[in-house]
Amino acid sequence: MRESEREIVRSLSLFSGMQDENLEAMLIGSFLQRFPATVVLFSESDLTDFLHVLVEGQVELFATTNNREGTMTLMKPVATFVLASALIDGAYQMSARTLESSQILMIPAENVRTAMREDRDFAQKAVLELAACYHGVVRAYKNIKLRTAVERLANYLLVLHRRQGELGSVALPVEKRTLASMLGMTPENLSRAFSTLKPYGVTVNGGNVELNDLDDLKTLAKPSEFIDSR
Amino acid sequence: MRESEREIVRSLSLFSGMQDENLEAMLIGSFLQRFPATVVLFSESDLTDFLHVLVEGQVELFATTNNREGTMTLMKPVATFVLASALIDGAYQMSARTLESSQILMIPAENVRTAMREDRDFAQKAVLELAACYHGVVRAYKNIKLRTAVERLANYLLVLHRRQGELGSVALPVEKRTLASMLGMTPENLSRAFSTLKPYGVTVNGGNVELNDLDDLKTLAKPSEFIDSR
DNA sequence: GACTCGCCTTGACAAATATCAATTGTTTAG
DNA sequence: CTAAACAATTGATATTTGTCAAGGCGAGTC
Repeated sequence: MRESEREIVRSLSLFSGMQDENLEAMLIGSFLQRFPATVVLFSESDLTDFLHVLVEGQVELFATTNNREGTMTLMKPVATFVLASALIDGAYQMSARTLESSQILMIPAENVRTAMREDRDFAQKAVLELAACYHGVVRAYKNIKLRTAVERLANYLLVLHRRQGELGSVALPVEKRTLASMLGMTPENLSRAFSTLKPYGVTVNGGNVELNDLDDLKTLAKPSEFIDSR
Repeated sequence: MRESEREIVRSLSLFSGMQDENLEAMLIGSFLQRFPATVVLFSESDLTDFLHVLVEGQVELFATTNNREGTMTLMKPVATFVLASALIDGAYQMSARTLESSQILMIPAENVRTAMREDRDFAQKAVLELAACYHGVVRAYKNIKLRTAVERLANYLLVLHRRQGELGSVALPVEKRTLASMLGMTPENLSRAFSTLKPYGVTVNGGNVELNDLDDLKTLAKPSEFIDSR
């Protein structure tokens, strides 16, 4: 493990307060690996061997039942994923695949559980991280339960717009079919949802979407502090 | 705070390993309160004052946007709720109401955060509890995202059947309209979903539901270990 | 017992969403 | 550069789900 990788780990609030020796112990047996695009990293039924840290690239967490598939969330660097599963010592509960070539740091789950027992500060941070993740899924759950497909798209665009610096247009970070899956609809329906938003100033051009009437779009979207992430 | 209440708290795995003095400190300012049915305990935008322990009765956690409402989960005694919010020190993120007359132990959130800092074992337990809650919402999210209304009902009945001891029939624990909201559909649709299940051996009689052909029902429901709770 | 009030059910209809098929556009491999 | 493979769009249609309105049923009250 190189110094640069250690720094990446340190930069995450989850690990920021750890004792040096505990961090070192946790990183024994960890390794940084590069995966090509479209590789399945693990399936929901697999036992959780590793806590994952996405260092570079993009990863999709998804779930499958009865040959239907749905995106749970999209990961952007730098972030950890499957912390809950690593701590509980059971199945992953979600599957993961790379969307593009990605670098992932894999930390043995056993080490993470030990660190949680040994390092007070890490346990604290894990609590906060998990609580935040929990609220994240709660938001996603509300989103799909209380909104129509068009509303979900409208709010997604508004969140993206804020995150990308309020430039009047947004760049979709993934292919439209992945976006559709994340928003809980079919690709065909996403196309139609975009058409529905045209009268609200939304112009699509490949992966670039112009938002020409934010107020109007907000009237339709009715964004909520308690669903849409800041 | 009476001895019996202290015992109830002790019986929860979340608090089971706490140092006596930390537990005592946490319970200072806590109180057990009885609420009648249909009382709203808090709204999603309220700041989290208390960690709640449902001691007796039944509580619904729900969310609202744009005058649509949806049940997030139903609580049965004895269980804690809004732990994540209490630890994060922000808004509740969900609203809560009693479904029947209920007894609730309210522990100041500030005390819980202090306990997490002071008590190693409690921090550990909080991690495990939060990880379990997280997976709980993930399951709910998969359920609504990957299944139709009829499938959700069928699987719900199967879970209930197992929980109630495999008696060949189940007793619905809540009114049908609440059940409908929890399953993410309208009451009218729930009625129709029950009708749809009739050919699969499902007979409804008020709050009592007979399951006369479990295998057939399972064929339709396609239960999944990673969605339906044990 | 008759009444009222909710809850539940049912039917008719409307809206939302999915599916299937065909077409266009875009990327990629040779 | 071209052909193949894949992504996105569009139209037609089917399924799922929601809405509105009416009626039935049951628990509690007078």
